[in-house]
Amino acid sequence: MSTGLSIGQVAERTGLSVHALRFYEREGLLADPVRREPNGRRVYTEDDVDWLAMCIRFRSSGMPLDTIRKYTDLVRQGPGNEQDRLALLRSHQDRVTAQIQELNECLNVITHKVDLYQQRLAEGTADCLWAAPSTPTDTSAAF
Amino acid sequence: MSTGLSIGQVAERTGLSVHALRFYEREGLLADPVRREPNGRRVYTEDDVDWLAMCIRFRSSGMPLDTIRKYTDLVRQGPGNEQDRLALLRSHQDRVTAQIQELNECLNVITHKVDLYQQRLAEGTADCLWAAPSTPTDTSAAF
DNA sequence: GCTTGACCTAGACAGCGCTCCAGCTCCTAG
DNA sequence: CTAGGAGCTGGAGCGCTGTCTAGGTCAAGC
Repeated sequence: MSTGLSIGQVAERTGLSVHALRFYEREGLLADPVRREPNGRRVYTEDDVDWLAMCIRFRSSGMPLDTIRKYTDLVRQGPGNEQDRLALLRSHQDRVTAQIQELNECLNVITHKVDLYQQRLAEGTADCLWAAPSTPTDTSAAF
Repeated sequence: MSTGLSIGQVAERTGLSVHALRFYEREGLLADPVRREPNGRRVYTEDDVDWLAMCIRFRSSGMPLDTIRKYTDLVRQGPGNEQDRLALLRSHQDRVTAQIQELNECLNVITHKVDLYQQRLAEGTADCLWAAPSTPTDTSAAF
């Protein structure tokens, strides 16, 4: 077990700002209350960092802080509510899966447009100066 | 060429609210200005709907309205700036790709946790009443 | 003793993307 | 004639997620 970490160190490790760290704590996103030095300064443990890393994962996959707090509450309550935790995780899992699919569809559209423009630029090699292409080969919806 | 569409019809087709449609217009996200009936009501074309569908794809893949507006401006300016459009699309493409990857990583983490909980619940079949597992097999960071 | 820098709190503010409201005009049906 | 419904405008408000400010404490170093 290493020495405790200051808020600055945790900010550096997690990539969160010190502001955000305090904010997260106020919002009840930390599994157990952060210890304090006698002078009131926060002392984080490695576990806190791990927990925060997980929160960041949740956040960056679109889980609202509110839901993270709910999960945190469940964990804080201790064993006995595994079903609830599982349900929460599963529903997030579904959302993320759906989101990935959605993004893939978007990516296809975008890639298609990118290809079109590349093609177009490749044809009109010199800065693309024609006025009106005789054959509007662009079958894609909109430009 | 079909008849024009009312804002309500477009809302229905695109899934955007009429509020959002007016908002998008104010924000300059439409390639060409929406025609109006003599009484001031908006008349949309199929092209508008197509364009909006594209905007929705952009949005739902995380492109800020501001960037969509920039792209719209480029298109509105007509031919000659294909490089710029391409650059914009490419950089968005990159972001989406990165986002998908990020989400996949998150999904892995979540799936791992889901599996853990499922396992745990499967073991302690009857409502999971043990107090302390002798072997803390949970090597994952945090609960 | 003084400065510097990290930290503390409570609370105001910001950016984004809508969403809704008030108060109005039209058109159509009954 | 009236009511209902769709549309119009300008502007206020909101939910989320921070970010920043103001005003202060504390410890170390010159």
